[in-house]
Amino acid sequence: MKMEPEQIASFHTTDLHPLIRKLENSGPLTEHERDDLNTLPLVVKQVGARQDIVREGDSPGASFVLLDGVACAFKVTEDARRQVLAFHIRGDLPDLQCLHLPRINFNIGTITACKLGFVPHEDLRRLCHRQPRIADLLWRESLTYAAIFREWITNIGQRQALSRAAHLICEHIVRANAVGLVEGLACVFPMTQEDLADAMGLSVVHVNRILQELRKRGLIVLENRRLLVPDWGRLQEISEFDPGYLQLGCAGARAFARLAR
Amino acid sequence: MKMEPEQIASFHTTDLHPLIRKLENSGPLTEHERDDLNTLPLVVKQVGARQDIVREGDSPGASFVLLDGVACAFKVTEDARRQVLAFHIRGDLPDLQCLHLPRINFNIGTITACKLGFVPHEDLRRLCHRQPRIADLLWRESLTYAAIFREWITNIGQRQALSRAAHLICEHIVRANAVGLVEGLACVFPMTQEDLADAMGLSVVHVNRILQELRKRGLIVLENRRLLVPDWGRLQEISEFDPGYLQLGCAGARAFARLAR
DNA sequence: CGCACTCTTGACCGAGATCAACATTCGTGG
DNA sequence: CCACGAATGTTGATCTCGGTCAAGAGTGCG
Repeated sequence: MKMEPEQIASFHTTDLHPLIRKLENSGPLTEHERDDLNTLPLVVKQVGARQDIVREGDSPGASFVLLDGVACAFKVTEDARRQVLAFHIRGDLPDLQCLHLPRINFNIGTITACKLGFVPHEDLRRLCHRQPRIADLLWRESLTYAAIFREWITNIGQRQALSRAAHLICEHIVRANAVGLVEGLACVFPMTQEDLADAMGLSVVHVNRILQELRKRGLIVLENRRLLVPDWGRLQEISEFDPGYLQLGCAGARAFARLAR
Repeated sequence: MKMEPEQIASFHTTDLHPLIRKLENSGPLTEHERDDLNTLPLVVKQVGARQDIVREGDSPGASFVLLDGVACAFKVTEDARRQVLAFHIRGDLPDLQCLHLPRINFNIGTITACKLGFVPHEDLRRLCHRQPRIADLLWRESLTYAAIFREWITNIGQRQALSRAAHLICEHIVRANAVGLVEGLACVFPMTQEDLADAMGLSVVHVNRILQELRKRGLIVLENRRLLVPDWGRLQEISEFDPGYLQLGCAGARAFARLAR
């Protein structure tokens, strides 16, 4: 990863470091912690749609914050089947894990064009040792991902297709809402039916039929890569969605539920 | 890190805190770190088979090391279907996550009788702030669980029943081997077919048939709650099992593969 | 304008679910 | 130590959810 000084400098003068915004979602930071976070170098990089960011087996020297766009993590089995493990949106740290695990064992690719902010592991590790509370917050972040993975296991293992799709949609819109991407019960939803199929362990054809069913029941409006949820209550009900696992606190589903009324 | 036989033997001396043994699997600790770990209080507790240890919604004040026995983490859906999320063996820290997440959102129950060693969060958190490298190792531990969850998503989402079962078995025996629970290619395997079904998102009946198929092909011997793997190569092949995600280093599958030859 | 990607629809198929017995093992109290 | 009831494992019959295949319809982009 190359460090371009002008990008780093320009960033400092204007905005807050994106990690500050991220970590303050779980609680306020001290002035000292914020200052220290602001010293972290950040290299911004644009990536086009449908590009790989990280490949299985890589050992990157920096992790990235997703600043804009939608990406996904996935694995590919030997017989070339793809399992999508997570959809990532603004504020996510999709490869935070490689801060402590030597090799990454999944792929990360973009769905839309994305803006990424890379932070070198060296700096991040030093910061974590200086500021144990920041380490705790990042640790907490990776625990939250683990909780999401557990939820996906349950979703794929136990729920039938309709609830499974509804659950995926609920999770996405609540997470999008938490980072300000939802307006009027709607958000950008650029995943193709193939992406959704690979995320849910279903075939594309079946996903198509399930989405039509959800549309017919008036639970979702999905067109032009935009998702609208006209009836949050019923969607949540058939999906058995319980937002606790997302660890969003007051930015969470209660916030979304309030909107939906 | 080298795992000389005599080193392994020394880890088993009784006066060491079990967390020392656990963390030294990823690399040696300094004398100071070991001493500090040894100051951690440890409350040992016995639990019978098929008992709950932690329930969804709990906020325990201590996390535990599984000192002996087999346990599992699971979720229960609204329609009372159970998804097993992980099988836990000696050395595992099944609820480490609640060190940083306020509520636990899954259940942990025993399969066999278990011996647990509880460590209060307060002490653990203070230790992590004093010894950032120990924090890193525990963090790494939770990242490893996340990697296992990702593997399970892929297993359940993409593989068909036979490979899925084979994969589960491969993972178990390699993990068991890493903590010295495998002898002569065999280990204790106390999970019922119902446990396995709930772990793989299959019905009990189908699991039964799949296990018979694996037996018929000479890939496993499974009787009296014991598992033997007569043909590691072929089992690994049909399961597409690649042990990298377990982060076991030289205690990992290469060790097991060596045994199997 | 044309090609590639995405979505949609229909026909058919099959892996795995469900239901229902029955067999075997195990734990427990008498 | 045995008996008996509850788990657990096994087998067969039948059904169904979701997969596969194939073809066509939009849609968007170079």
